[in-house]
Amino acid sequence: MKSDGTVDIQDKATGRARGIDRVIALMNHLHQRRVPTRIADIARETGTPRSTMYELVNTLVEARWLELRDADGTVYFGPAMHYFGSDYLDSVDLIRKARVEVAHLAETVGETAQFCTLEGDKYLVVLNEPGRRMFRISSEIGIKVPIPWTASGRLLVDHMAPDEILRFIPADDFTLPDGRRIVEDEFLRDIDQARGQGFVRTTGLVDRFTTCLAAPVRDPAGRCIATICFVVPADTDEDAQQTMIDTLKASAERLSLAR
Amino acid sequence: MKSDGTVDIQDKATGRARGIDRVIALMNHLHQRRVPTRIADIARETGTPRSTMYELVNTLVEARWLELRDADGTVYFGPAMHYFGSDYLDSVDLIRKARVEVAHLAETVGETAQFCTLEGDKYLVVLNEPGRRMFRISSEIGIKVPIPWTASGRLLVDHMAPDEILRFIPADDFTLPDGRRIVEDEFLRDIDQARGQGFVRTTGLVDRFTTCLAAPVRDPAGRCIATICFVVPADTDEDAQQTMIDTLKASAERLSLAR
DNA sequence: GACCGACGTCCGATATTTCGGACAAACGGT
DNA sequence: ACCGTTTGTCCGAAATATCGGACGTCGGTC
Repeated sequence: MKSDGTVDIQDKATGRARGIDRVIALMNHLHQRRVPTRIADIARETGTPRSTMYELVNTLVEARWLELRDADGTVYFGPAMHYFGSDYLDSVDLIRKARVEVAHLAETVGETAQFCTLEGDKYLVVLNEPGRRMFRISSEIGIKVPIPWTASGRLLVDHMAPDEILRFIPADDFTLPDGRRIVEDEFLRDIDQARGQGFVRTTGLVDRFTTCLAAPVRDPAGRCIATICFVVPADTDEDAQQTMIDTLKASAERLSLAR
Repeated sequence: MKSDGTVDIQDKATGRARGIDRVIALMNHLHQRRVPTRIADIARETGTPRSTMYELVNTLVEARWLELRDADGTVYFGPAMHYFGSDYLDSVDLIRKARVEVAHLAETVGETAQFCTLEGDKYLVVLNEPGRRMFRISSEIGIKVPIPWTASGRLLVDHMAPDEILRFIPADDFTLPDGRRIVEDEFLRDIDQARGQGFVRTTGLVDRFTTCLAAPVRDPAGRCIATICFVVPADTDEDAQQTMIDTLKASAERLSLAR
């Protein structure tokens, strides 16, 4: 049905599909757009017949899976998704514990804190707590990002051999959004260094003026199964960064044991 | 199709239903059970044919809406629900701001903080931050509760006239889970007093040893559209409670203006 | 004021999905 | 080792949900 790697785009085939498949496409579309969208647009962009989409949206609005917004005819996710999502967070032990750590980090340090994992061959933000700064609102929860673009990515693959890593990560993923290319050898060296230091720092990767600090959460076998990290302005002074790194390592350590 | 009040149970009728309706019933069922459940059980309890349920669950697991747990054959919500739910939270202005307040309250005071609203004629916890105590893990996010059972409920209806309130709240909702009955006149007096004081305190309502402190978030017209509250042990000393009340009122005030 | 495009609803036909039941495998109690 | 129960898969039939297209509105543009 779908290649398991990335999110399925859609199926072409006959043109007729089950309602549930159309709904899945609809929700994925909203998640990728990340903005309330008009029904007709969703229909066009997901390849769903207009009449079908109207029908489905009505059903979902009744169930509060979706919400009509603004009276401008757009729809977006509704409260039911939040309820189901909270149930999920509560049901996964490591995530439940990570929430406490991330919230505490963001509150005490005042910078954006995140909890991240791998999904397939992509990096993924699972938890995001904005911290005290007003800008950088974009929480990219649930959005997949190439591994080499991130600090955490350098930790999350550190159990693999170098050639294994290069086979695992799609070649295109070494190209940054602005077109620059990450040299593979440097990437491997970063990983090696990180393993020794117990943390990673990257600056100006996805965003020129942003530094990421990340520490590994490891399972009993020592494999990095997640990371906690801070996202801070690149000009944050070195002493402050060192303190944050220590704080991160302590949190990561607690989560590693808690496992 | 459904009575809008509470969550729809299911439809009887012909026995044949759309996949999407079965999926909605499935998700609601999981949300109410709040525990990973075996597929056959879900099928029986939602009145869905077994073969249909297996088919749908497979589809949903592929989409990561659901997750197979433990290898014991149970399913529960998957990560996709968390992603969609986060998108919802980010998209609603008041909730986004409330998250900051609730997180801050829980972190600094160390007690469980919540953000609550009305949905239909029921009270609903929208945000829940557990605080530092270990017990009382149950976050009841998205679970509907009768208005008279809660402190916040006494604020959320304070824009109505007494007889209006009694018509609005179903008569059965005055009966507590342990069978005791809340006297309607006392309830109305609580509401009146709360309006004057700008907060509510209740003790031993749903739970004998728990006290709730709540403050109102009001829209520009002065109507209470939500509340923030603390859930604390009943034996918390009075000075500490007074401090919490002041803190709550300040947070609630900020949210009222932010609107 | 007439035209054009987008929105939302409605309807009938048919391609498809749901459903029931049958089956093999796994489980568990005696 | 036996047998009753539960799990998960598969299949063909038929009820029906999806789809395409037509229709009435609304709003903006020339």
